[in-house]
Amino acid sequence: MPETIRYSWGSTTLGDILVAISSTGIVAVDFASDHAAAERALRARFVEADVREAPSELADTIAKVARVIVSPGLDPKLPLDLRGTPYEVQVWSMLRSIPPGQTTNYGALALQLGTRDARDVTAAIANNPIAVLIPCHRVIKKDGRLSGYRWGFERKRELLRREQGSLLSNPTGSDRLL
DNA sequence: GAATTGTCACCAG
DNA sequence: CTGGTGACAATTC
Repeated sequence: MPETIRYSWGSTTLGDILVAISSTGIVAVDFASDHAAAERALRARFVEADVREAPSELADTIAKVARVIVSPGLDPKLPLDLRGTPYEVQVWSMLRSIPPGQTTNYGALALQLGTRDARDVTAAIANNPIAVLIPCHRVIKKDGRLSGYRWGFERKRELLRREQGSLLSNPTGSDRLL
């Protein structure tokens, strides 16, 4: 019996988001301007599953996700259904423990994981299917500059600006982000 | 600044 | 199993 994946759309100041859940929790949060393409990607990821749109059931979840994006910092404690290699799951869990407004770098995460290669971390983060709730935007390069971002530089910069701005942490006054 | 290499989980063949 | 690949980092021109 195929499992059921339900999804729906919401809009934020950073663009439209697609949220998809399984019976366990959230499996995907995606920024996308092209709804049709995003839905195709979702179905491609869960070919075995019954993927259907369910706006009313997801309204509450989407509202919470949108709130995290608009006012970063609060942890909505939404249930996540992490799907990936054990390594990826480990990385994602670590990301979720990063406090808002704080940034870390790939090397430090790698060290905690016991590997020495920062690229393992980047690979895992790049595979992160759940935008914002897994704060991959809080991971930047070791020299303090932004690294790439799956959902676009602009969004990453904006997310960081909101978090750091709301925490009033601008020690040097220099704009090190970019 | 740019080029070079370390290093390792993952994926395609 | 083998070879290629990285949202990186440290070193070396």
